[in-house]
Amino acid sequence: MDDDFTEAVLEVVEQLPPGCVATYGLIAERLGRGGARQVGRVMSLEGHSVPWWRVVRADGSLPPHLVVDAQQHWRDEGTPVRNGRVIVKDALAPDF
DNA sequence: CGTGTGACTGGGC
DNA sequence: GGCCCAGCCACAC
Repeated sequence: MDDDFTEAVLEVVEQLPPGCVATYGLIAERLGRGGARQVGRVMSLEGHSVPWWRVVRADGSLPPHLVVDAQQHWRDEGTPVRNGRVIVKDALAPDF
C-alpha cells in the first residue's frame, strides 16, 4: 500500500463495528481529502480485503451487483435494513 | 492537455 | 417514494 489515501480509507472501513455502516461522503470528509467518488474508487480496487458491505451510499443503498451479497452480511450482523437498503440514520457507526 | 468515466451527493421535479 | 441533472475528484486514453 503506497498511497496514503487508499490506506486511510481501508483503515476506516476495517474499524467499522459489526452492524454499523458509514457513507462514502462521510468517510471522505473524515479523511479531509478527495471526495466520495475517490472513496468509491478505492473500494472498487482494494475493497476486496475489507468489510466493504459496511460502506454504503448516502441513501443506504449499494450498486445492484453488490447489494445481493451485502444483504446476506447485513442480515448476519443484524444491521438495520429495509427494502434492501440500510437505514443509515440507525446503522451509522458511533464514531461518525 | 482535452475527454470520458465511475462502488458518489444534493437538489429539483 | 422515484428519476434526472449538475458538481465533484482522481485516473485511463
